[in-house]
Amino acid sequence: MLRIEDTDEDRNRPEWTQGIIDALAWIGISADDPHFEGPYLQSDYTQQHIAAALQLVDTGNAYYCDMTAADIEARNKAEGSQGYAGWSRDRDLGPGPGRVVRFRVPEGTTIVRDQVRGDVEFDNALIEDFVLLRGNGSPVFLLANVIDDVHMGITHVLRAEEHLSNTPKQQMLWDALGSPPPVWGHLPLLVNEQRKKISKRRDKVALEQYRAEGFLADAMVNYLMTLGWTPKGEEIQPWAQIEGDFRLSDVHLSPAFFDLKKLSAFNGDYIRMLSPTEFLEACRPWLLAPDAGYPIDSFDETVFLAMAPHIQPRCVTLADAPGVIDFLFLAEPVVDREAWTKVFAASEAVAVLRETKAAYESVSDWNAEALKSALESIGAAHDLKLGKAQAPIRVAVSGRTVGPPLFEALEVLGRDETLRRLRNAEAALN
RNA sequence: GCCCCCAUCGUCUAGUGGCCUAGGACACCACCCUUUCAAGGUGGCGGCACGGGUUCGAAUCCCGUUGGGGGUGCCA
Repeated sequence: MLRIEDTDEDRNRPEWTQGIIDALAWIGISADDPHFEGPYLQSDYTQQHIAAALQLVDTGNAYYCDMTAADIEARNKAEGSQGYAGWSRDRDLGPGPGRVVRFRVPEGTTIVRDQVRGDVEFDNALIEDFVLLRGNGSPVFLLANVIDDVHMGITHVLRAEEHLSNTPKQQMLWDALGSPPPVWGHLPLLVNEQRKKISKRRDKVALEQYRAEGFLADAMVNYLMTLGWTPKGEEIQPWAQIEGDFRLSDVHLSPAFFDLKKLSAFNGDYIRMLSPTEFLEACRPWLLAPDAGYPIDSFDETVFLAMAPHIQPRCVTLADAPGVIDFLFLAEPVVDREAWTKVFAASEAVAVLRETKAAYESVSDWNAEALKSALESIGAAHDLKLGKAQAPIRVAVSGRTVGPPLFEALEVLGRDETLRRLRNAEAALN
């Protein structure tokens, strides 16, 4: 049973809950999965939590206490102590307004048997009688967490290391409730560049955000798996392989830094592995976005598909795709003035442009190979290598000095449009 | 303060006493390829936190120190 639990103060906001469901669906965990309990809303369970606390009072494992934070502070000051030393343990207080229910921490030691980190021993004397029910009667997270686990028959609790210190408290609760504790596994924390655990406030942690930026779910999942666990063999490997090889006991003990650069490298690899059709489908939201860089209705799937193998190696994220081929869908290329000036400052550039236009007007087969050899001979006549000779044409047609392979792009652009742009460029130069 | 966890290149890591002159990946640099930019190929840079033990032998075991992190709420 997988229970997604985030007890953030925003948890009862429906749109937030939906956000979690969407994000999980993205990485392959469906809300329809029988093992998925869905985002947990504490309010639905509160009565059970309170009942459990009361039961603990009945069995002598918990007691009422009327001391406020100020009372505790005053007493500590007077006695030179700190924390709460079980002062109300034997006062036999009953329920009353403002009274909390505290757990009676037993003597001895608590050993947490952790599948990742081994046995961790805690001295119960160092754990104070913690609150179960607040003065207003509401249950605290720790209690709610345990009670839900008990009721749901949870057998394995896998969570971040930040919870390890509170695990003895939870285990004592399981014991007091007469239920065998679950198998624990505390996973290493994910940290930011400051080596602090990543938090919603400071860091980018929402899966939805990475999806929105054009990361592939497979890349995300694969990368995440390499933090805290090492795949056998290559780092990049399919989920089925990872799933089969994964052992909880192989999980690392040290925190790992979430490196966007490495995620990007994974993403680029995954993008290159896509077939043209898969790539098109994955990119579609960005290709048809209002800010794609060209009028949406001029987008042409056939052109994109033909260019896909040349676009893929130039993308780190799916969001990069429109920018690579936008000039093919624009009525007029957006000219980078600096590039234009620089390229046409070269002595033979204008002549190459003029001659190429002429040659392209009469080229018999409009295909990349023919276009290339035509320009190659023109370049040779001017003692220019292809790398130099193609520059004026590229700038004239795409407006930029960089981009996908030129002749393949001209092939899909077509003779008429290519010549039109070459003529425009020529005119602009005069 | 007290408790708990952790410690190999900048980062993610391999490594469980000899195979380690410490291997890989990302990043970075160089070169190659090349129709620009990418991608790809080759090479380079770069690390066992420190101090004591144990041992014929230690990145690996033990102790300590230092450093980092987490917890310690009538937060979740």
